[in-house]
Amino acid sequence: MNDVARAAGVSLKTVSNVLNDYEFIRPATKQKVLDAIAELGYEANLTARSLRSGKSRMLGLVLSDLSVPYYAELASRLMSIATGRGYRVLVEQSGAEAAHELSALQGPFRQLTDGLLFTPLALDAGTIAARQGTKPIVMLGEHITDPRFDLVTMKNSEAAAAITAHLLAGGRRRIAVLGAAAGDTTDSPGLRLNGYKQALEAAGVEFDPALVVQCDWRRDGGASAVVGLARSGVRFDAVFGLNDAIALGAMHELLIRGIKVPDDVAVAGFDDIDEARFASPSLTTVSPGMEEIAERSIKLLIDRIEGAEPAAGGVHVEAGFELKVRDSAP
Amino acid sequence: MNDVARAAGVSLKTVSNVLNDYEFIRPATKQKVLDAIAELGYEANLTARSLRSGKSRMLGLVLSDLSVPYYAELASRLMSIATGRGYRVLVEQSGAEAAHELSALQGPFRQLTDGLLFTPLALDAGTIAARQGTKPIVMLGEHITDPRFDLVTMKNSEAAAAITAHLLAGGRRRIAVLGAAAGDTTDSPGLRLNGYKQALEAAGVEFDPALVVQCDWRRDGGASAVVGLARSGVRFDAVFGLNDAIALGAMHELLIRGIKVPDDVAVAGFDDIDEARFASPSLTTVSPGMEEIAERSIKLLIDRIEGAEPAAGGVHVEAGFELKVRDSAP
DNA sequence: CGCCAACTCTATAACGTTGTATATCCTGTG
DNA sequence: CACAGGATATACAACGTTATAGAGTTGGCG
Repeated sequence: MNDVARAAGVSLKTVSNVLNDYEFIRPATKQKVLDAIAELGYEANLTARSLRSGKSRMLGLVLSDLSVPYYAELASRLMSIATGRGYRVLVEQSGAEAAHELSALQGPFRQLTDGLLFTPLALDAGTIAARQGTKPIVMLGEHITDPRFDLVTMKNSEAAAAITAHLLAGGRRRIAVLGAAAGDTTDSPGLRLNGYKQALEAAGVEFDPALVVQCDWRRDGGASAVVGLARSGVRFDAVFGLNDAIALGAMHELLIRGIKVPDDVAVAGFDDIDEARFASPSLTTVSPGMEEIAERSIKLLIDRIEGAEPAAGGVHVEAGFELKVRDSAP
Repeated sequence: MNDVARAAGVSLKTVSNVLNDYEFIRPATKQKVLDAIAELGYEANLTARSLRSGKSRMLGLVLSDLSVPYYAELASRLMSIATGRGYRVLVEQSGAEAAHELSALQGPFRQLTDGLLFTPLALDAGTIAARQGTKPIVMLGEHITDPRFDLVTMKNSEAAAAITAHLLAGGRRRIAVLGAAAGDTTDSPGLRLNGYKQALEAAGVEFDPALVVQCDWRRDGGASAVVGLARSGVRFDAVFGLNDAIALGAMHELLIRGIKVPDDVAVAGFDDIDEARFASPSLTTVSPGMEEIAERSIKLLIDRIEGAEPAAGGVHVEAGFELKVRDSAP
């Protein structure tokens, strides 16, 4: 910047002013500076700017694992949207472990970013509140529902109820739910299970805890849940995977066992990841409005970062959902 | 740091020295400083360190789109490995567009990182060489083969030949290739197509250009390629998707059309993404040693960053591969 | 006892930017 | 024609760290 100033015959600060669109600069001066910048190929040093301003124009994104398709798709959109707003996204994988989540919340990662998009899975609201620091945080997902925080979530119960109702409307009465424990009432598993129960009740179908199978929210989780169901001899005519990965893994296992989908057993998922459309048969699922979640959460976070207003209590955003009826449960 | 120095009764620089494991520090002094740090909850400011040292301990990763499963899985592993080496990974999506790749190569993104893991898809070697700057770059993928660069690749031809040979061994003679143009000889499509041709030749089967179908490297690309094949009336008894997404999309379309996999048509892919195992039927594919690619490329890049040695010509790493025989082509 | 060399610590000056306070230049008005 | 007051540009300090050079402080050895 010194060189530019010398080349343009102005002071250091004038160059800085040009770069920052300071109001009172004579067009001629501005042009001289811009010419010098172009000629020297000067680019402002972001680190120094960051040190001086205390801002990095980076947003932190904490999620369990980027190789999970839902998170990969979410991260991709968040990054694109942030770019449009002049921010970058720095991703941190927590592996859903409390220690990692805590270090993302407090450690160097936090220092590097102006605000956090946080998908906590292990930490509780109290711990987070105690260590949240001063920079803005927007919570993604359902693990935290404490109204003190800014929250961006999806309509878990409603969407789960809608897809369950769809299965019921198709004549299914024994709908296995994969990915929750029968007693769950919170977090994504609990909320989605609640929606399932509500839909059953609305249809006058009795809830059978034997149809609720806990498993990892991954393809192999869904597969082994089906193995477990088969082994236990429980009868079922539909499977509702609490996310698409579970549903796809379950469907895989069903087909291997010669069970026809959807003729013998209908399969439904949750998330509408890209893969769902191209599964065989294509997967009926519910799209939780990822685009809306991505846009609203970035906007909310950046508004907090740039806004003068002191966090006026938590804002709660709930994205809409859309049922995607496909071949696995027509 | 000033506060720590005051609390410990030493100079600023001594605190810095403790933090940087400077050799000549009396244990007692060191302890005093560490105590003061613990008591005050001090954490070093990374931005200032970065400004002073010229290093950010961040690696840049440029890829087309994080929502592509192969890239998501790669990014996830790269990040984990980098973390173990004390580095972070900052991801930039290029959308495979030259302008974006160029700005990742030259713009602020480059400034923020100590080195680049670059998956160019649009830029050519000359352009990159002309604008590569002074910080290390490791090329991923096959688009660039110029030996001046550090390259980490996979055995595209060999792996494609191996999987083609597997299809041939299964009695298939009319193997459609999806994802390349008949004349391709470079990049991933060309190299994999070459492997296919070599395997055909080795088996004495004639190459039929009508079996080579160009398509996007995505699920819908594979699906529409099958539509095209069916429309053109070309006979085929196997499909080799040049990546798993194509193969899965193609398989989906085949099944929709009542074509049995693998009885009527065998299907094989390339990449061994997680999804391949759980497709129905599970997808025969080739695993290109992603773990090895991730580890070697990080190591190579960090060695370049930290190494005193001036880039001693390009290092070329080729990861091994492994055939994964599953149900879609037993 | 004196002196060299190794050890331990410190004062100062950067890294490149921007905020604050201040200086200088206009322009139009009374 | 002086001068108020906005417009324009500048000097200086500061953000928090580390490199450099050098100042004490030991201890060993002749």
